[in-house]
Amino acid sequence: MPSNPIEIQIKSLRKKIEELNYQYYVLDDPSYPDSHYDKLINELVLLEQNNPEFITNNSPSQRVGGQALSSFSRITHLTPMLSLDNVFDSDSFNKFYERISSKLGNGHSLKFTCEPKLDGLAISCVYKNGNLIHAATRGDGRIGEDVTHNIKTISSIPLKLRGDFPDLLDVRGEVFMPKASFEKLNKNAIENGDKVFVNPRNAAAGSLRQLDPKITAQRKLSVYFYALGVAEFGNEQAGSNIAQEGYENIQEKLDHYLANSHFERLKQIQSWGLPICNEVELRSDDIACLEYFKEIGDKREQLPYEIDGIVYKIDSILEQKKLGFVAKAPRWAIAHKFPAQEEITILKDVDFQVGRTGAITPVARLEPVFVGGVMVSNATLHNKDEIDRLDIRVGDYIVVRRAGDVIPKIVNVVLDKRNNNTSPIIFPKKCPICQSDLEKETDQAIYRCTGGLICSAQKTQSIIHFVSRKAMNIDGLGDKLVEVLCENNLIDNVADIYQLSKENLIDLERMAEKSANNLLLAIEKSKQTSLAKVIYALGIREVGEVTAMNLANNLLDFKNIANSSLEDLEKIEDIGPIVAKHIVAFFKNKNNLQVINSLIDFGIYWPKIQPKDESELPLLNQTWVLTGSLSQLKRADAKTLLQLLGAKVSGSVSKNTNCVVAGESAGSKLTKANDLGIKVITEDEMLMIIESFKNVKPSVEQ
DNA sequence: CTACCTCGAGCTCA
DNA sequence: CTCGAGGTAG
Repeated sequence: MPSNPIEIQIKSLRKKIEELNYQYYVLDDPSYPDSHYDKLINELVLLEQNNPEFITNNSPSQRVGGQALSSFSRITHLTPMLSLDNVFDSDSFNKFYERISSKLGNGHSLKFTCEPKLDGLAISCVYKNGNLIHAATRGDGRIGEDVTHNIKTISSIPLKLRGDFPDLLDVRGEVFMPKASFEKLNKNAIENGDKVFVNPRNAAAGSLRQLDPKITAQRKLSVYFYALGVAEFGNEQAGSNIAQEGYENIQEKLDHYLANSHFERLKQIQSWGLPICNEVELRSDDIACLEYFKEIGDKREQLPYEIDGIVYKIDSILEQKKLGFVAKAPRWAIAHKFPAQEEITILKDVDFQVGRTGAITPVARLEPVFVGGVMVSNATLHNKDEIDRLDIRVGDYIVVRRAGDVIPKIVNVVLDKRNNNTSPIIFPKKCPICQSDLEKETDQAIYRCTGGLICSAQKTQSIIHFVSRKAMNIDGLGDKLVEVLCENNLIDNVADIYQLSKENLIDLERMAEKSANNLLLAIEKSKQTSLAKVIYALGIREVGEVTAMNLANNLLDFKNIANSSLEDLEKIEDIGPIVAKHIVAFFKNKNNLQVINSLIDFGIYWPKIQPKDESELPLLNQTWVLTGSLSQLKRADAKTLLQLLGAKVSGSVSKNTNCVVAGESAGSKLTKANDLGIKVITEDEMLMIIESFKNVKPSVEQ
């Protein structure tokens, strides 16, 4: 116990503040006015300022925002953050229900936890021994951004857990800005002439991406937690990571620490001091779920936060485990989205864009319209067939929908409103840029410009592709600059980039000494690259990142690729007759060969790829067996990865088996492996092994 | 497809 | 202050 009276006072203040937070945010019971809370916080901040030796990093005083960061760092999630499958109508939900109910096949109706789907951003918070250690955004699901400094300013996020919490906890939730905070924020912004946010979601996202947490602290964000990532009690895992044990064992542990019910687990999460949405309910079957959807839909406007649908999750954790995962989403949950928002606007014009491959894409220019939380002014019309299907004319009133929250779609024309001022969309007969003829392959919808590189649009686009991040990765050379360089005839093909001089650049707008130097440096840096990137950068039709990688790894050498016959190419994974034809044609083209030669003359180089020898196959002569359902990889992918390391992947366990990888609900193979005393590892462990060998692969740099 | 944040650098005007 | 580039999110 602390003996210093000031320390005692500080600790008691913290305790009082935490208690108030808990009452307010978790129990939803504001027993004291805000002013009381503010008074306590001010008192604490003052005391800590005068006695800095007692400051801790989970003191509630941290909520006003500490030091600004200089950059975001990355955090690997303890277990991946998955996404959810969507349905947009009850029919699709019914199909989902039938699918899983037949899969579980136990005859009784399935219980679901129903939760409003908050429109914010997903975060993961990690607590060790009850203290908030860090918080991260979703990122790509595996690695997210460290936003701990901003998360700490959210008053509803406990810095310390209470109750019977796990020693290690990774809890997932949604950060959002309540409607009221959003309105207040924008009202202030208007008064101060600051910029206003277009919707609460973007305001929340923008606030979390702030380097200076003091700004975040002023934006009243909130959070509801909805899932457990990892929970460890003592040394034993009781979270969702259990893999290598039979059901009985899992059940035993669950009984001990965590409920076998998602709904009950949410209550447990709540009992640890983490706020849960109070609209969450347990429903007994599919019909009750749809009733819930209706009920929440009816009071959607009245809710203090924005939601975009309902999430149904199978309540039984054991049933969840039986169902497992598809790709990046669980099979046992689904998001039922509210109908996509639609608005009527006017089609002002249609532009025809020419892409890198000559594809002509009609782009609708719309009278800007606010739909689904953003201003939409452009939408793709895809191709001629789509224009015909919609029977759309310039000047028409059209319905724009933003479904799945991303790409706007022109749904139909409001024919009733069509007037005499409309004019038909004339699909061009010639390329709008270079006037070359267009061609269309039978049974394909896309028209293409036949101009090739004499078409300035194709030329520019192919250069933009060449310099892009996944290709040659020339930093600082963006779309706009490429266009300017092309317009000024400073470059005509991708090789010309490498003979740009400072004198060339410096006359351009917004391009002075410093920028020119930086660009030349970046160009120089890009010369060192890899074979796969060069192949990708060339922009051969149908050859994307993956195919380029396959070509590089299989044929090992540029000359091999350039001289391959159709037959050679078709032997490679994922390359069929069409792709092979494109590759052969590309390397037959004199012009292309000339550009490639120039590139090499200008000093583009890449490390030779060594054919794999035995020393690079750490699992050579080993036999591995996969069993149970894997959650992160498809079975076939796991097999390929192991084979790449030299292992033989067999279907059954025998005394010759070296290692068994057991996924969720592994069965007899696992039992047999245990009987024979064969090494058994989890999916995560396998991934770690694969990852570790990746790193020791002999380096082929320089 | 849009919105947002951050950064470096150029431009502009005092 | 403004712009473009780069990155993130849904």
